[in-house]
Amino acid sequence: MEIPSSAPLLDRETKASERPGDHKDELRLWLRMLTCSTLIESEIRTRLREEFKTTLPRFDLMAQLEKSTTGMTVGEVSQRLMVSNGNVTAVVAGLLADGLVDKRPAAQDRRVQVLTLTAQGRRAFRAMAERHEGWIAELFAGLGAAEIGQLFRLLGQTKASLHQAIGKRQNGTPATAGDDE
Amino acid sequence: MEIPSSAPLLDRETKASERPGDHKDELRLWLRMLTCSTLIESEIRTRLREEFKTTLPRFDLMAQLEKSTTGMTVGEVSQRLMVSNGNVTAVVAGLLADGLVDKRPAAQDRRVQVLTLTAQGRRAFRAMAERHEGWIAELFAGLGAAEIGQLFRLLGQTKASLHQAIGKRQNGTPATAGDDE
DNA sequence: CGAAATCATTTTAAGCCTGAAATAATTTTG
DNA sequence: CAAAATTATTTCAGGCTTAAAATGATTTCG
Repeated sequence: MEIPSSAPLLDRETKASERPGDHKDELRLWLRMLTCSTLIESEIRTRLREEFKTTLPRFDLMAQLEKSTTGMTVGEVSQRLMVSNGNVTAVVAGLLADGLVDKRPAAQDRRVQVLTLTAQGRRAFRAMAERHEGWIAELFAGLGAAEIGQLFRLLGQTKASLHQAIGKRQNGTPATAGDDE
Repeated sequence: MEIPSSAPLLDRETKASERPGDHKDELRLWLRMLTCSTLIESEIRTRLREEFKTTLPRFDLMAQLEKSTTGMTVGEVSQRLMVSNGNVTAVVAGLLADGLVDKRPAAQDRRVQVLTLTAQGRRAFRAMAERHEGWIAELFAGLGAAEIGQLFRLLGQTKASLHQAIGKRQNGTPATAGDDE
């Protein structure tokens, strides 16, 4: 089984990145990123349930409202959290029932519903947010400050690459709490 | 309201990492990672739906089975995908109905159900997997080979940190396809 | 003005996902 | 050997999520 003389010189012992049409490195990177996200997410879910008897979607939604003094519309929240409008409607329904969120039509435009945290909701969220920040720090404790910075920077490039590839068709930003810009 | 003279000298103009009890950097890192994961995931979901009329959970499950020549049990798949057993049962039900997966009790231990791809399932998966790899490459096209490697390494450290913090209570690895080790 | 287009939200139908309880099979051990 | 413990899976109730259709309100523009 001879290698034809016209074959590229790197049929064996070649770096993956040099194989044309091969994208195994990107795939492995994505799988590893997904593993990390999934591990973090499910750990946070578990702790929110055990310690506060609540869920991540509720926490995320409250986090968005907490950052806004004037309240947010359903559409704004849905863009921020990168979920559908219908989903926001559904999650808000639960928070309304628990008295954590208030919903009322806007004065100027009665199509839009303005969502705000109630006083109770604000209290509840702040207690959770403090613990949440600690949990995240704990999970990343194995990384030094320099590594955290480097990772943050590389993920910034990744985010730019994604927006480039997706073509800005979708917008909206993160979930869970706060922005990352 | 005077600052006591014993106060640390860095009450203002201090790096976040120097503020004791402050973990905003870790939080921002997590939010950025989550943004990236969510963007990739929902783009892949959309394309799987539009191009193959299927869903990510089904694709993920088939990806696991495709890697195993001898088949996998429900429990193995659930560990790999980091989802509950009940979830695997439910997703498998759909794949069974579509003739993509086969399920039969193991000969030696009749508690376990062995899952395998059917010939049709294997064909369908391979077509999807090829496209999938291309999509991922496209999404990461803004990163060079060195950056991909660096990111992969840092996420490896992150993964180790997570396992450390979570205490190996849970195990299991990634989702979507293949391993990242 | 008023019809048409646009926009924000809700509803609907279907599927995913979880933790906990139930079921069924195997292994351990007194 | 048989009761008890363990293990694998399924069932269940409840909540999340989506895309698409429906509803209701506002804006555009003929």
